[in-house]
Amino acid sequence: MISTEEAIEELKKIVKQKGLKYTEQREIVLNILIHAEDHLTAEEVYNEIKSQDNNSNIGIATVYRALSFLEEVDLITSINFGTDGKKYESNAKSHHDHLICTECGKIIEFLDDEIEKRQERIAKKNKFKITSHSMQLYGVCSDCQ
Amino acid sequence: MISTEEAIEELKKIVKQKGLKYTEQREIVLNILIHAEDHLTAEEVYNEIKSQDNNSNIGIATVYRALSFLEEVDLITSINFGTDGKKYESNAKSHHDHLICTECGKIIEFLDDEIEKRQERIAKKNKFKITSHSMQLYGVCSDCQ
DNA sequence: GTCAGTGCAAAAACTTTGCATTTCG
DNA sequence: CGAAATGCAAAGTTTTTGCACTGAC
Repeated sequence: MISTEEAIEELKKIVKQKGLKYTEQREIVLNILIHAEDHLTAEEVYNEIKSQDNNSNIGIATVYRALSFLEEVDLITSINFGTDGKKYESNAKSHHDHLICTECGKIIEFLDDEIEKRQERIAKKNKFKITSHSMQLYGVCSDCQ
Repeated sequence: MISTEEAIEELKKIVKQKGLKYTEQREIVLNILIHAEDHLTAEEVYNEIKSQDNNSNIGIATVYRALSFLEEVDLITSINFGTDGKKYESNAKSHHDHLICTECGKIIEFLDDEIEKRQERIAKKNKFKITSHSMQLYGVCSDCQ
């Protein structure tokens, strides 16, 4: 779990390192994902920006470009939760996996150290450098059985 | 691991149960996914059909509809990542999880018994009755590092 | 001042839908 | 025959790109 300030600092550092430019738009996109309750699509990020600041004239293309950039530098991650398309989340959050009830939609977050360890081991064995992972267990919760 | 014939039988059964119709197109799509080495996009399935039978006049829309249908009845599964869009695989394969290279899109399948066991345990602890699960590890493969 | 980044609009890519026609049961 | 599914083309969506302009360094 990283604070907003730390994530923003990290972004500044990366941008500088690459000889690129720091822009408000990238910060806004990152900031929205850090504070989002949920995983957001590009369009949801765009709408969120518009709803936070009616006068913003940010373009959807900039949102897409910012998301691609932020994912490339590993500050955010995209995953897919099913049929909703690509969704993004900030990496500056404590990691967790999901138990999802297919009846009522309830989501329970959990973390299992042993699984995390074994994932690392599997990655190493396959010479993968893991950037993130996602795991969903689908089933029926106690209330719905 | 289920044989092609069993999967086709299963499809016939489901279709009958639902009072729907058995069509060659759905069978072709399912068959292609069963024999595919890789995970395929809708377009790749379409191209594969065309390349197997030049005279086929199947439409891309039918492929999309067949894929949605097969996923709905749980004969195939889709996963989505990176820039390649949604990819499908047959469920008539032994269960496995995925290591996905975010650079080149390569997918490595793996299975870890210990993880499977712990997933069961977590489900039990939360009084969930698991129906399925999916796990993806995202990272950079040895070729792309 | 330079050049990466932006906004806009247009293009490309991807997916779904409407409808006449065909096919399964 | 009647309903479901198909093929095609057209319409929607989503994402990327070209280009002139702006702003960070």
